[in-house]
Amino acid sequence: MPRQVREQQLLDVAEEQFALHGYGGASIDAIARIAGVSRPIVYDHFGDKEGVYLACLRRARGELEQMILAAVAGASTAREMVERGTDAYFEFVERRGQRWAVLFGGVELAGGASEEIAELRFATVNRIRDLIAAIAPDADAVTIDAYAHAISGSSEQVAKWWRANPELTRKQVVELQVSFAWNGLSHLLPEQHR
Amino acid sequence: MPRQVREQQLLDVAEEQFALHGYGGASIDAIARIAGVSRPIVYDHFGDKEGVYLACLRRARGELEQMILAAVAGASTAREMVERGTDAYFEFVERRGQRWAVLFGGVELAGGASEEIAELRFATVNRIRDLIAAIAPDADAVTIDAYAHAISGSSEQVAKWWRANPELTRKQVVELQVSFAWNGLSHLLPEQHR
DNA sequence: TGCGTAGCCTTACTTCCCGTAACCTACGGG
DNA sequence: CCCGTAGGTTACGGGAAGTAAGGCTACGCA
Repeated sequence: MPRQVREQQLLDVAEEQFALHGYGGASIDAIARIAGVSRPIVYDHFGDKEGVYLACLRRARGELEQMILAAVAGASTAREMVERGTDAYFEFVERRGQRWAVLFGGVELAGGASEEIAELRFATVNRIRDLIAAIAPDADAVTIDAYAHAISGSSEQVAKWWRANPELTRKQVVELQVSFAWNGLSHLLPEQHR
Repeated sequence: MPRQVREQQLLDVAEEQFALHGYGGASIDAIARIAGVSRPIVYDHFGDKEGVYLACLRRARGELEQMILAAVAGASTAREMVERGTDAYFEFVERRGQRWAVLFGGVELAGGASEEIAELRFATVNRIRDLIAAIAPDADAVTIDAYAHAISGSSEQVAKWWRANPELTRKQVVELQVSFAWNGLSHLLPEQHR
């Protein structure tokens, strides 16, 4: 089998294995066996296990990037840009769920305890949801849920950004996050709370 | 050494090892050796490696939860609640960076390729930043950066939430995410774009 | 005071999987 | 006909997870 074809085939198999079993749980042996070859072939193509994973990530990243850029290109207003870009992102999530999961889905631990791990990580969301529900009694449950996740996710990512830019003070970072989250949230709130 | 003391000591060591080397890179042997015991002690306390990791997560989660709830308890307005809760979160990030990293920081791959992995995961942020910069030319770079991360993080988390609730349509999810992100973003924009 | 028992700990073993070395086979060109 | 290259295999070494069996110490209890 020609090298490039083999490579794509191996990436397909590897992507599925990473999505199913996580990084640690996926074995090079299984990837090779499913692809119908022996292990050294995989090492020959990608160097080592991290190389396999990186190759999956690069392919997924390229496809996502392309979809978003193509969608945004046709926009004429800022609002439309946000709408189209967001739609493209979620189209990728919908149509390439497995690929998205490898890119973002915390593929590290897919073992038996993965649901407890997810629960521990997302427990903040439940608190946020309770708080939103308390101050926005008229909003429907699904919206509150979505907003709670959005706020939690933005905090997490901003925290990662802060740790990569430690010269910023906590006060600065908190103000940025609060202003973003508050504005995002505000249209849910009844007048007297805005 | 009494069981409970040993347990906390092992968790301290394990937390550091997970933060430094990632889940796969941390070895039970190293954790045990640094703690001054042999491996079966660790297994006796936590069952298996996932058990060690889960115990770290539970402890970190408990502390974060407590800090946020304590901070929010004293708030009298919705706005103050958001401010205090956010500040408590980032205080945890600041003072317990290692603990936060184990909880949220993608502890899976801390090997040599970790910075490329991070870059591939966060590449969306750069696109978002460019788009924001194009429509909000007066905003300063740090703010744009923070908002780009916030939007990216919220999308990611909302996508995870969608995958856990697949009965929602893509249209619904996109509308929720757009409304949140747009409102969060809008006060950066010049009048003609709002 | 002597004995059993429970808690804390260790050595030694098995198994699994990553990564590598050495070798094999088919095939096209000089 | 020979040879080099591409695609592939078997076989090995090493490191780490998880387990089995047993040792040491201290303490309660007759």
